[in-house]
Order: sequence, then C-alpha cells, then structure tokens
Amino acid sequence: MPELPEVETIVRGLRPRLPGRRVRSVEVVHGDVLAEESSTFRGRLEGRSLAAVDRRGKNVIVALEPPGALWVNLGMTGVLLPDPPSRGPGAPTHPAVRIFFGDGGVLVYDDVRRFGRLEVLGEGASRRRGEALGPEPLSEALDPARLETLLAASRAPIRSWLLDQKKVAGVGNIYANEALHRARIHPKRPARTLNPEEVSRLHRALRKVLRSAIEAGGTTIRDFRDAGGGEGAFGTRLRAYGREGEPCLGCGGEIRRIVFGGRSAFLCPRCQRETGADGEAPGGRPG
DNA sequence: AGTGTATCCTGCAGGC
DNA sequence: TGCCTGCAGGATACAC
Repeated sequence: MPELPEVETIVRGLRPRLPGRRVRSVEVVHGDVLAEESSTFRGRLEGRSLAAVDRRGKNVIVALEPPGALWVNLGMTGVLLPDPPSRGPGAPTHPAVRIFFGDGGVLVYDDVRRFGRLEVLGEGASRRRGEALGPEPLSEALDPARLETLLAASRAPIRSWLLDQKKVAGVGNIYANEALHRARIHPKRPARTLNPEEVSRLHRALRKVLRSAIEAGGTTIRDFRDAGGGEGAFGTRLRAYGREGEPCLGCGGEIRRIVFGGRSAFLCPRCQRETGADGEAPGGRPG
C-alpha cells in the first residue's frame, strides 16, 4: 500500500515523536509480521533507545542506540501509530506489535493483512540492506543520464521495471502508473526502448508526481493513514490509477485497465501508445 | 533475463 | 440479508 510518498509522510510524522525514547518492553501480537523469532526481536529491541527516523525506498528505518536499526516494511496495509488513542477514531484496529516506552507511551504497528515485516538489524546488515536497493528517485543520484543507463540494461516492461526496488527504490503501482501517464509512455514498453526524450519525460514526471504526493500527504485509497491517523489528499489528483472508464485529463479519451505482471495497469491508449507514437518507433527495434 | 503463477492475509465492493 | 467472486499502495519463491 504505502509507496515512497506515504512512507515519507509517516516518517515525517514520527520524526518529532520517537527520538530519545527508550524501549521498556515489546508485545508481539502477531509474530508473522516479524522477520525473526519473537524472542529474538524483543531481545534486540528492549532496553535500547530510538535515535532517529528515516526512509529508504518504502522502508521506515528507526536508528537505535546502541547502534543498529529497526527496519519496517509496511507491506500493503501497515501503519505505525505513535501513542494512539486506545479507542475511538484513530485507535489501532489490527495491532500486530506494541513497543512500550519508559515514558509510558507506545508505538503500535498495525496491519490488517500482515504483509508487512519488522526486523532489527546490526549496523553492517542495515547498511547492506540499503545498498541492495536502487537509487532514491528524488535524490541527485538519479539524474536523467543515470536513468537512461539503468533502463538500457533491461528488456522488462517499463512499469515492471519501475516496481523493481532493486532498480529504483520507493515506486509502487500507483506512482508508476501516474508517472507513465504523465510522461505519455505505455506501461508495457520495454525499458531499453525508451529514447532520450522519453527518459527525460519519465524522469521529470516521476519526480513531479512523487513530490506532489508528498506535499499532499500521500494517497489514501482505503487503508493508508499517517502517523496521526489522518488520510492523504493525493487521491483526488490521480490521473490514471483507478480511473478505468473515466476520461483522460489530457485528451478526453477513455482510461483503460490492463493486467500484466500480476498487477493492474491504467493508461490512456491515445496518449500512451504501445508502438508508433510520434513516429519515434517505440516498441523496439526488430532484431 | 523475464514472465506467469502462487503465497502470505483480511476486508470490501459488486453481482445475484 | 447472504453468498460468491474478484480485487487491493507489496514482496518473494518457483517453474518455465
């Protein structure tokens, strides 16, 4: 569920609230969200302090003291709620892990489907985990030249390429579709067939859509909540994702849904041609 | 290397 | 109202 903008929104909400707090105890309600044994997880966390909150791709990283890090991948429906109310609006509905602090507060990991994963890593393992992910799309590390080089190495459909966290970190199905629509590139185009102009458009569209979504506090389709339990406002600004049958805001054509790679893709067949767009010979060279 | 499929789970919308 | 099917912001493992 949460992609880069949603995770960034969560991280910004947690940042003023977690650093400096010491873990007194950990309650594991559903051990299946842990990448390790419950006892191991608890033993690694209890007694340590939370030092900082950061994001890498779609992961929340809580730096620990003594040094190490709690990595949280939110899966489809995971949320991190600091000091939530115990009942009423904003209360956890499916708590999986509760981290109790010495000051009497609590951080709840709540996850309806329990596809999320929490893991406490040492410094080295945490660094290696970060290095295994592709560059951050909003960082200087991913300029158009770098993107072009990376794309040239792959025949995968561009939408699948964007979803691969080892290629670029943080892009999920919503923003992959949104960026491709804005860049007028068909989701199935093999990555290596994008010409420099298209790569440039994709680079710009990706950054713009991610930045705008962060500004809006992310996209709430159904489950996403920020650290305060609030919803993201970007849903009303989606141009392709989830708009099957509705008019394309660019040309008035009809947004269509296709399925490949096991996921829905949304596109405007007029703005995003699979072949022959603008006479640029997208779709690849014969041979 | 890339693709299709299955798996982990629960909830919700839509059709009947 | 109930039952059924399909679908969901993710990640991974497997066979081909």
